[in-house]
Amino acid sequence: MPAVENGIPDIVIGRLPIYLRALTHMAQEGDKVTTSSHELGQRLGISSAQIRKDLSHFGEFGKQGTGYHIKYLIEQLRHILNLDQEWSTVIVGAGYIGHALAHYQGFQHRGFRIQRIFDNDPSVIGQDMNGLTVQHVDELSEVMENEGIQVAILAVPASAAQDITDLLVDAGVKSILSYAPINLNVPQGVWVRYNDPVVQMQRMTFYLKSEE
Amino acid sequence: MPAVENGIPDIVIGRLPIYLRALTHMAQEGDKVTTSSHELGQRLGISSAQIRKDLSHFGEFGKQGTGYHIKYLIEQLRHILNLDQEWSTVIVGAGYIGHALAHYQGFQHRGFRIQRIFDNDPSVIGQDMNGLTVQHVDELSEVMENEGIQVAILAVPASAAQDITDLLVDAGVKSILSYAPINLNVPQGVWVRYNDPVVQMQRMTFYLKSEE
DNA sequence: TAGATTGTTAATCGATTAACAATC
DNA sequence: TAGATTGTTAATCGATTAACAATC
Repeated sequence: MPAVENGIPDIVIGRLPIYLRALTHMAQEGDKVTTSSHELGQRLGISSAQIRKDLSHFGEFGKQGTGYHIKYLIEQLRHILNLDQEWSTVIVGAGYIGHALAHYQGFQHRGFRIQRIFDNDPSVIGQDMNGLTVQHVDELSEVMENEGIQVAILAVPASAAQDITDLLVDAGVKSILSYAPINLNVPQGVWVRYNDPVVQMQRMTFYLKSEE
Repeated sequence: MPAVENGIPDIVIGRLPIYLRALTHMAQEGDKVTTSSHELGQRLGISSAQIRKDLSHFGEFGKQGTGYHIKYLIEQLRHILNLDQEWSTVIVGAGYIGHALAHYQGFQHRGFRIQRIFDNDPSVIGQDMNGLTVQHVDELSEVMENEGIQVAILAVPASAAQDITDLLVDAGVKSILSYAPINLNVPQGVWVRYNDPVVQMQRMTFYLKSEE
């Protein structure tokens, strides 16, 4: 994953969504039309040089003396990240996490549309979740292939995660966000990222001192 | 956050929970007593040299020729990460995400115990969530200080996130995992990490090609 | 114009890897 | 013993930062 595709470091790609998010907030605040690398960096705790360097991988988006036109830069970042389309996305697993994801408003306008949700528990199949009907995971492969869906969110127990991953990969999924606290094996060309809250929290406790 | 405390790079700290998780899985599989940096690296897609180097910041935990005793290394990592205690944790926000977190089993045995959950919506206050009663956010400061809680999970809308953060910081919280898609300002000595699924997904779409 | 800020280069800094002596 | 694997050093590689000419 430090892999360099297009010659652009993955760590740079990783910062672009952060820039995009902050710029979107700026645009919503609506109190200015342009910003500078310095201002953006201040918000994010990133040096202005790094922001300019990162952007320079993709072109020239600013004006000397003025900075960046916020809306224009948003547009450009969305284009770079392939977000000027909506990615149909499936959720696998309709437990508490799947349920929360199905109701999450944050996908809208950020490039993703939750299209389907699957589970294998007969007691939840057929249930409505925010307008989607929970489908049996047996239908997954067929649906995915028919609809050409490339993005999936995995919200199943760790014990099922690898099997479902294999299923997804077979069905043509190219990018998986996994909530299962386990490392997944996928072939080259398939991207996985992990969302394990405990890993994040454990990373912080190192710096804490017990006061008790 | 690239800050070097104790002289140990934060990026190294960030990998320790990943090692810990994989080792715990190995221990659960129970088919062997020791592992090697090579085997662990294979599982995680990390070089064996990096694993050995990372561990060497903290001491010598292996034996030449044999590798690492899995349970012993788990114990040591837990100690390094301050996980040989349970951190009392509060959840702020009892919406879909807070609800899912309250029911998440993954905190157990990994260093955290969800102790309280707060919201400001009268219609959810008093509700039971997996054994916890949702409390009004007005009680937050007093409870936190009385109980000396240092760890919080933020699951409120972006619009409320900074205000609640200020409240938490005032009440002595030192580490926050935020689900709000917004950058938070905190004073030095307070740690924040973010869990925005969309940011993770946007990072992957860069590598995708639309097939439609 | 003067001030501000970009994009870029070169220097610095830090992280990863390769290699190997030590040794179980 | 021979084979395996550690911990560590030095070399390599890559990322960040400082500085500044260009220019809006």
